[in-house]
Amino acid sequence: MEFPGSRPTALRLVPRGGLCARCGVRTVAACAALEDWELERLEAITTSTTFEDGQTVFEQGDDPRYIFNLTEGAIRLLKLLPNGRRQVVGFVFPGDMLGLSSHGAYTCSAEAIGKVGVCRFPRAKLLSLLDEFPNLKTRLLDIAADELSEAQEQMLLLGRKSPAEKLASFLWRLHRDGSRCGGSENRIDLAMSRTDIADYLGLTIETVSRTFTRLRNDGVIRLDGAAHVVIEDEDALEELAEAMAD
Amino acid sequence: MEFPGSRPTALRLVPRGGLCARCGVRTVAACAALEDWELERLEAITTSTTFEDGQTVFEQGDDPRYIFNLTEGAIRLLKLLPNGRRQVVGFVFPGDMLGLSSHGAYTCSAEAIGKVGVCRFPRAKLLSLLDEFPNLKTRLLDIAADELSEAQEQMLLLGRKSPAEKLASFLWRLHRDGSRCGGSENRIDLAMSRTDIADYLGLTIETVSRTFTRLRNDGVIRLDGAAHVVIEDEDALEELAEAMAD
DNA sequence: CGCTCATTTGACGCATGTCAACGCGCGTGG
DNA sequence: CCACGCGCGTTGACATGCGTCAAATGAGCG
Repeated sequence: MEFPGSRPTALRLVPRGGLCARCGVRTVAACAALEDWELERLEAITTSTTFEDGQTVFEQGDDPRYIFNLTEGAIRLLKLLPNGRRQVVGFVFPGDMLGLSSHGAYTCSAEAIGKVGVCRFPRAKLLSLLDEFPNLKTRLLDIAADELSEAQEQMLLLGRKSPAEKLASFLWRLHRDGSRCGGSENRIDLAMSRTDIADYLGLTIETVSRTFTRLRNDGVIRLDGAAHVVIEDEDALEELAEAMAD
Repeated sequence: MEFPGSRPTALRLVPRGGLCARCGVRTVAACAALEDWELERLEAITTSTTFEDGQTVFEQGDDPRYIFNLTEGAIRLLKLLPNGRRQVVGFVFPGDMLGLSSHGAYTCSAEAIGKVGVCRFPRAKLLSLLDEFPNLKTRLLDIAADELSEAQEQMLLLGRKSPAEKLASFLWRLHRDGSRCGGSENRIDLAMSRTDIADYLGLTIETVSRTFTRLRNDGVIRLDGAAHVVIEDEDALEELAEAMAD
């Protein structure tokens, strides 16, 4: 798969006619379910915005005024606990929706990882568009079901996997999702820090670091700087990660 | 809240006119979004079934032919790993939907806890009803968003909470959801075994047991047999459970 | 070229898992 | 009705893997 628009060289998302039609994530995002004329209606309520590294897109508990679609960069979704304890509940990549909340409040916070570009839809307006475009509502239901499935997979990871299995699963998923998450072929470009990975996998950064080293020593991966992973033994990585039920 | 129909004394769900209208979970389930005439259409594709303790309602990976609505009893949703490792990804109580899967396969298995009664809808037929009843589709979207929010909360629990906080959070949620999950006032009736609780919280049964004992010794709860918990110090339980972000 | 911060590595302790024995409630059968 | 046995839950002793604290290394950037 190729997502030309998700690279830095993509057309800038400026607010003018054709915005959506020329959007790089057009074919993967929720809007893929829309006809051209529907897209124009959506475009009318869309604002494109950017965020700098570390900036907050929205905060847990806030009134969910907007729903977003990530067009460029990466975002971490997280929840906080006292003691500075953090749990990253997901990473968002180009084409993914975020901000689909339930009861009048964002259920987690969203922070930019590096420079980020998003499409922003006023929640109320998007929801009323849903009544006009049943396809879009169906698409959102599909997306929600997918995210639920991923969430269950993550619960299995957090509750029952060893650190090595956790890290292998994480890398395997990034590899599987391919270039959208950075990297190509057997190369994975990690947008997030060791701290983010640790808080995603329910580990400490030290354990994450040691586990990277262990996978390297076992010949499963190679590290080309901390942010670039090359998969050396795809079968071994899959076995560690996918350890499926008997 | 009262759910008279969810008690064993409820009207039997036999396939005859009025089935849904007289259903005990009518007001909480997804069908709450439906008009009477819509309900009749739904009823036409509904089959009511029962399962005995431990029976499998559906298995992870199976073709998701049916979507279910639990009317009576409780169900555990789980995923398996080699070594007999298990992760319970959720408990289902009367009024909840299950089997809303994504890509052509159930994402987890569902097993009856005790005797269980369900409404069963052929997936394809229910999905086509969705196109006729936009309200129902919206309701399912809301349900999916709620479940996603709960899933994120559970990731926080699994990744970053101590055993005492995990158990307190679990009890607090059951308490909050009230009689639907068993129990009343400050009494919680646990439908599930220590093994199920352990596999839900990412702990061993020994740690769960010791943590129950510790909460009892600290005067937070009282145990009336293993399956009945009485909350003695509601504030203490909430503080342990809700430990919200600063 | 040197500073700063992220990452890695090392030493150590403790919380939780593991292994094992015990108790108790419940169902069954005499 | 009582005795027995089985399975679940509890408690105890011990081990170990991961977290904690601390220092070293190295990459990125001015």
